Amino acid sequence: MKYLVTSALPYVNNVPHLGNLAGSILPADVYTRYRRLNGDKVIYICGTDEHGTPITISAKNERLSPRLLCDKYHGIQTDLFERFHIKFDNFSRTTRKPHYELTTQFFEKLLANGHIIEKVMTMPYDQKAELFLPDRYVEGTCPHCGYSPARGDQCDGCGKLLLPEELKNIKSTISGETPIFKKTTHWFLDLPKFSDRLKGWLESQTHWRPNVRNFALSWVKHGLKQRAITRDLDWGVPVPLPQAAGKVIYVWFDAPIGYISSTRELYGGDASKADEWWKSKDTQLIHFLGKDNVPFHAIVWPSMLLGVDEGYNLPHYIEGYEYLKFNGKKFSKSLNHGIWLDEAAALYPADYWRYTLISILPQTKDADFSWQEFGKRVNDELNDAIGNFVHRSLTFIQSKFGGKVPEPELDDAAKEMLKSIDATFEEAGKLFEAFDLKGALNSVLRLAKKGNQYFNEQAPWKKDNPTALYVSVQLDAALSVLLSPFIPASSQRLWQTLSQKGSVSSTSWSAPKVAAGTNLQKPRPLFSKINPKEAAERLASLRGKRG
RNA sequence: AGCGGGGUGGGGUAGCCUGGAGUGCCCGUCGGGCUCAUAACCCGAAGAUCAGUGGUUCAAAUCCACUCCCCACUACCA
Repeated sequence: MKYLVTSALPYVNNVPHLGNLAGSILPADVYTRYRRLNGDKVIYICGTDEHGTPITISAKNERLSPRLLCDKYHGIQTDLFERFHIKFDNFSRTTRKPHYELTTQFFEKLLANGHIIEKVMTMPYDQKAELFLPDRYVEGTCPHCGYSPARGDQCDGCGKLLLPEELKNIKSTISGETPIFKKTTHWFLDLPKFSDRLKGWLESQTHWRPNVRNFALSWVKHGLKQRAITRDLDWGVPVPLPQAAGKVIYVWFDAPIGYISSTRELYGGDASKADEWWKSKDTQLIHFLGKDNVPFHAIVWPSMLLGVDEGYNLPHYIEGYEYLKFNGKKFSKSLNHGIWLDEAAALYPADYWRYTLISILPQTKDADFSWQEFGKRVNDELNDAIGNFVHRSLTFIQSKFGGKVPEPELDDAAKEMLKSIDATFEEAGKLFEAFDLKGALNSVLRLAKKGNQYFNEQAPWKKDNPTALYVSVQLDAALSVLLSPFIPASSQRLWQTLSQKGSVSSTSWSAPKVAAGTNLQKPRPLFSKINPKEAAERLASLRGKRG
């Protein structure tokens, strides 16, 4: 079995925040690293999502062309993900030519197969900004409850669904002008046609989490609607029809196609090589994404894949994470509420963030990031339980055994401990297979705790006990491998301290052996404690410096 | 309003699909131990009407119905 892993393409009009990292990119990276260690064939595909109205608006605000804005943030994001040790097999962009070509082909094929329908609709138009306005970009007074500002699609006051033309005192949120209503032609994906096939397919995906599967099923059961896949914009993939001048394909349509075009790019444009992942029956297609993206990946995207009828695999698994909040509230760029990746990278090592984000991963419900929580995870778990076990065993060998792994005489307690190592590889592996990354990390943490227990029981400082130290070194090495999907940089440091050759990431998912007689390197603490209070202050001063 | 998810000792989280003693894990609190280690580590204890009500069952955190509360989504933000 081969594994094609994707994470939702990050949108390129901003610096990503911790939630963006935790919500798909990091877990996909951790999962992929596990797969690789386990000896599986796997690739991790991603890229930046560079179309849509917000890009054009951000570009205006920053006085850049959309292309230059995308260049800028694609560069920033590429750099940031590297700093967090995210290892993509390919990180592409949806503005590259092959992506345009493939998106055009998808559109033409769906049209030829009768899945795309042309319709005339009326939309608000901002004359000053010269822009058709998506519903969310108009606001006014709710005709039902008088609440203001109500958005163009729904009133936040009474919760009623609205149409933009129902709003009183309607305004464009871009220019503040009153929009006029104009007719415009658009193309719709005929989703209702796929209802039966989607329903059957979704019902058979019993291995999915209920939040993903039930949510998608409820859409199908309530009746799918035809969905507009074009926009009146000049930024995007042009609609390949003579009567569609000035119209582009909707960013939500082209973004997932980016998974395929990015895979082709990995193979230098060789489509048949990419198809070995996309069309071969022994590949599992696995999407990591945030819950807001579930309908798109579970309904629209599979319909597109079915509709082109070219033998593409449907997703095997869709991991839809809930949201990460900061101090109990949503991340918000406009309120500057949250932590952005450039700030996080400047404050603490990537591994501290990676460890904490996985340990609070919102797998079944929203999770909250706070400095308190960060402190607990880094100090109590990463530093005290894991780091301290490694450090106490390694310094002991330095001071009492001259830095040389001693020859053991395996007694029952030692054998038991070695068995626990094997059991942890097995248990964590199973949890990875079930996409329970948080559980896998937890089982590794428990092994470190067992190590501390063992060390205390053996009390090698009381009597000569080379066996206990031999076993502890085996544990250290096991931890290095077990932790490497989560905290690759620290794992590698530990690996080298144990005088092991090469990269820990290219070993295998099984207990490594450090031979008796091996000369170990001088240990330095793997981690250090952080002070939650000071962390908040350091963030504030960082922001102060930048103005 | 509708749809989806969630409510489990003080905090967090797993268990629920496939019912079997309130079981596990991380933290906190209290008491004890250890002194190799970054004031780290280990042991023990206290602490819960499993949101509520009703039902099914020999048996319910788990299945069913209703109610309350939290989060998100609702198709033209991406």
